[in-house]
Amino acid sequence: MTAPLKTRREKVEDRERAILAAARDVFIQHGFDGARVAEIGRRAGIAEGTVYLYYRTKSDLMEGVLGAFWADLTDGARDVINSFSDPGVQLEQFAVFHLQKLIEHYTFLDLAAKLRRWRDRKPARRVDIRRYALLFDEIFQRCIDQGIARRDAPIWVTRDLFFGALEYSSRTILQGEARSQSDVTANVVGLLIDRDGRI
Amino acid sequence: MTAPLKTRREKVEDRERAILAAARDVFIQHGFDGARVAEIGRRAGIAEGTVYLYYRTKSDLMEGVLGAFWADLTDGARDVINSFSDPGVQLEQFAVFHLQKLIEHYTFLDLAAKLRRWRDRKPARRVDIRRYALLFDEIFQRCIDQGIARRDAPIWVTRDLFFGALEYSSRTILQGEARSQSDVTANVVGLLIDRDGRI
Amino acid sequence: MTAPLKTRREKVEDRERAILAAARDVFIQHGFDGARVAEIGRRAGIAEGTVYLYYRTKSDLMEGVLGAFWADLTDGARDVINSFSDPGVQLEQFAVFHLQKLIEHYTFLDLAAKLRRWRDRKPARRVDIRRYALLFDEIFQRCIDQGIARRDAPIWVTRDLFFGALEYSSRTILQGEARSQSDVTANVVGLLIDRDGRI
Amino acid sequence: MTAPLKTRREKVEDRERAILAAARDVFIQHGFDGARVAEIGRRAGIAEGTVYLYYRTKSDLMEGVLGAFWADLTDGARDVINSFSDPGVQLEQFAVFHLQKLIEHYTFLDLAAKLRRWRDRKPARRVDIRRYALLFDEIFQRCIDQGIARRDAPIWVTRDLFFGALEYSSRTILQGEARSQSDVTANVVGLLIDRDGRI
DNA sequence: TATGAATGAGGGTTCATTCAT
DNA sequence: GATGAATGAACCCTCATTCAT
Repeated sequence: MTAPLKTRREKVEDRERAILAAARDVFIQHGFDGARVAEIGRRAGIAEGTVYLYYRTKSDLMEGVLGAFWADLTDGARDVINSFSDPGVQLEQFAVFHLQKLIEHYTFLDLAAKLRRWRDRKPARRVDIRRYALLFDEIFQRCIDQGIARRDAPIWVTRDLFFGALEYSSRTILQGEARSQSDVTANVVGLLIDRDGRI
Repeated sequence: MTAPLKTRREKVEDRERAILAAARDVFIQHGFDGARVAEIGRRAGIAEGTVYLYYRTKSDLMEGVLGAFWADLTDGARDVINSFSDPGVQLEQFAVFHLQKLIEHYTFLDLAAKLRRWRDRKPARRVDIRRYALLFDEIFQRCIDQGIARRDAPIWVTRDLFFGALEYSSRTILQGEARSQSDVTANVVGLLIDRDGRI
Repeated sequence: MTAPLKTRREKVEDRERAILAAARDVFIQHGFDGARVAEIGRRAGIAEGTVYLYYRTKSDLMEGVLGAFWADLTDGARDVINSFSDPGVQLEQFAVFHLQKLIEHYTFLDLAAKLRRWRDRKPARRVDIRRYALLFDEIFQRCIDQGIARRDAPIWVTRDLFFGALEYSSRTILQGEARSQSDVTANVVGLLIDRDGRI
Repeated sequence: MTAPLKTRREKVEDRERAILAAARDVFIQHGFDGARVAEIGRRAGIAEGTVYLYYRTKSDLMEGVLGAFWADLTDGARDVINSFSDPGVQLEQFAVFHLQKLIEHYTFLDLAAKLRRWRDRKPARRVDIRRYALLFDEIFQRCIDQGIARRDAPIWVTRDLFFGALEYSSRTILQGEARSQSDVTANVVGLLIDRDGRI
């Protein structure tokens, strides 16, 4: 007797991942209301009814997708940040990462934001977003400690500027305006910190 | 025979306006998919079927609402801007106006943005938004001419920062974070221009 | 201009009757849970969705059917009773009528009884049934007044006997046991009143 | 090697009983359509799929429940009857037993009756019911033999009266009308036999 | 032109039954 | 045999759109 190639637990986890991936794709493509559970099942390679063994409702499924998305995003960002030690570089690379994800997943991020307002969501999900946003605060605090941060605005303004400008830029880029991503990040970061004296 | 109080044309225009107003309210309240044409008709004081005499489909109706919305917004902004002559003040007042409208109509603006991507929109509507965005460019150009604008970034970055930061801030404000609107506008505008030498 | 063959009101009433008739048939044939609204619509000659213009839910539709059924039954019984003046004959004819209806509509009557217990019905419907049952009391009271009624049991026992025996008999008849309806009614009525001294 | 505490056969029988008991409870509580096989399995302490090793379909399971129910009922009634020797008392105690069971299991008895008509039942089950009904005939025959039975109606009318009145009464009692069970049985039995001369 | 009753396609969800382990 | 995850058909209800009046 050889061990099975996949344990039962692994298969369940694979399937859950497949459902989440399929759901994310379909939600992105059609929005929440436009998404059909049947298509999610089909893309995940399972029967429609099986989806409901993993998530009680379409809304719960959306919750799951959001949770996984923010968790992945935070992990990815942390990896990027940890690859560098200089806070200024970290900020720039975080901007690059964030802009890239915004462009890749704009519809989805937007959709997520929408749901927070339309539906009667439990605010549980907010925690994921805040955890991600805190990455900025961590880096920027180190910039402040090293004296390279602009000091003429409270950190929350800086944070809003950072995320807001990147988000808005991602939208103009997606709308086809020729504009390089590196131009955007360089300029945005340039407004927030002054690395000249250092690097 | 006296002249009718309202010409036929006027009545039609009144009705069109009523439909657009009702539709905007309902779209804001329930989103595009959640909006029901019957409710729009009811709020406009007409029969459900009559809506279809003015707009071929629900989507067309949304188009109409968007067009009217951006036109109104542009008119309103222009009024505000024209009330002042100093470009720095104009910029600040424009920021105040924009943030206010974002907060008032966030759902709708968001919805509008969403539709541009989800549906098979003709890009006709883009023009409305661009016309609004150009208001910023006009003001900011005058700031540059008066030497009060920051020069270390191209205007498109400044524009993205301006709209992006305001939009992001409106979202955090709407999410209940205590933050005054005037704080936000002052800080955002302060990052873009330097009025100290002047005013 | 000639008057239309059917006024709008008449058409609506016709349609409502058609829906009720179709619904009753389908409920009888398949039970409440087994009944499909689509089939009800089809049998009524209308679209499935149209049913919902007349009744908010399948349950409401059942309510309507029950109400109409008991109303019809009461009217029919009263007609029969009014055709005779002698209370003894009235009782017998009422028994004949009731047994006949039980046999004709057994499934439905049973179904109706079922719903009263399973569902969280408002007891509003009870009123219809009681109104029908009171017909017995009226007649039997006249029998008592004329001295032909058995007096050794309170009227509620007599009523239970009357309806209970007829219902049980209808069931055995429906199950194919050879037994004439007139035998049943004669015997049941014979146990309750004594017409010998009179007729 | 000691003998197992339970033979395989015994375990199977235990399980079958558990399934039937669970199924009966669930059918009573929710009706046939409303009953869920999963819940039956859960209440029986076995997996959902295991139910299908014992009964091919949900309908078959209902058949089994009915068979067991009528068998139990007949056994219980016979026990009661055998506790007395006087036929009049036997009849009264049988009435008491039957009314009690009707009240206890009304929904289920009704459900059973319903199924006989709705579904495409084989009439196999009829035999159980008839066996139970024959208990009445046995007792009543002895009443006749002892000269205490009313003779003015054939036995099948008496039987219909007996069961019909009790059933109808059980329904009125269940509907909350104040009426004691002993009142009902005394009156019903009093109409069928005349024990005065004897007891 | 205006109406609103009628249409019917569409979709989330349930659950009896099957089947791989 | 026992399990319980997987299946997918079935159905109530909604609502954008049409059309007879």
